[in-house]
Amino acid sequence: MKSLEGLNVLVVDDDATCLKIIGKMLRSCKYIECIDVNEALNLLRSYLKCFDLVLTDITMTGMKDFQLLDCILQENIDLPVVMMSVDDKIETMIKSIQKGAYFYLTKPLKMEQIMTLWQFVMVKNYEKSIGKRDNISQNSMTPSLIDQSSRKGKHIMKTHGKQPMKENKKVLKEINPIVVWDSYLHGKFIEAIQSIVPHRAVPKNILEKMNVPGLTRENVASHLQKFRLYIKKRKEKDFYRTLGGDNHGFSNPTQFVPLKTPSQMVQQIAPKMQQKMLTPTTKAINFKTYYKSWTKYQLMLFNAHNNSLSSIPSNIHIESSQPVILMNRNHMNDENASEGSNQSDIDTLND
DNA sequence: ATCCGTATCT
DNA sequence: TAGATACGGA
Repeated sequence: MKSLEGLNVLVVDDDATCLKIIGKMLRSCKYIECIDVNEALNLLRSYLKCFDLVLTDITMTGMKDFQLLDCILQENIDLPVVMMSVDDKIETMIKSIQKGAYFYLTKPLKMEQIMTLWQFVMVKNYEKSIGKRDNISQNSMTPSLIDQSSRKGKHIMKTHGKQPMKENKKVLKEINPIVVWDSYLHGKFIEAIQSIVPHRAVPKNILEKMNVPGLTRENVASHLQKFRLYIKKRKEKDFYRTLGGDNHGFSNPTQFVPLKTPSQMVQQIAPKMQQKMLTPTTKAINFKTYYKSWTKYQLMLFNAHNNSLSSIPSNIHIESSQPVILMNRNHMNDENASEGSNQSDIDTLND
């Protein structure tokens, strides 16, 4: 994250004019404006991955001061929060920082202030990687140091490819930094994958395309593994086709903003689904398939109730003329599914 | 020797 | 959970 460009900022303010102004200032960002605290929270809960930073006013009509910040911290939403307010009292600023905000800006915001925002994303990412590393070394404090050396007699600590390094003392264990895949890095990752012919989308090639200084093939491989897992899960969950453009669930969340509450969606979807489940073509399919699809359906309802909209984004459209069971058979039959799975996963990216 | 995919670890 | 690491095998 070297500049403002590509930064995903959620701006929350109950003043529409303010939002507009800030939005203009943020024009080189992928920013989302938001007037309502609860809506902001829902966005964060469902699409945390889509944001790098939250910029919010302290006071919102009908809300307690700092309410959004409090909620974000309470729910462990791992994003840097920058507060803003017309209030320029030093106590208010201190209170913000003490509560856990990363910075405090007094309104009206100036462009140069906006231009500093990217730094807080870096700070957050740095903290994340440090935090993780600390946990690890804490857990493996004294005893496991011995454990590790006697662990398997194989490679003790192979150093990774590059890294010229001076090698002052041999005992100095080289600890590789944790890479945090923020939306910027993930964006480059996606971009790379899409620019490569699917069957060549392997760690080495992706790494090369990304061209990020310090990033290793192992980093990419690890992320790729998680990403494929994510795609697979989503494919199973979707089970219906999404009509909108494929955004991998990571890009601009505006196209996901719910038009209906989850319960409304369920009410809308459920009758259609029930109808499908009882339709003659459905009955013709063997019981095993029918049963599997029924359990999926139950699961879907459950998720819709419990996970807010995360399992059924509003842009997923159920085509009423489309036989639901038929669509599912492809990925429900485990028997013939185990062929070139990674290939087909990648393929879905280009849909 | 390189590197991919999967499993496992933290 | 996310990212790192281990390792078998192509």
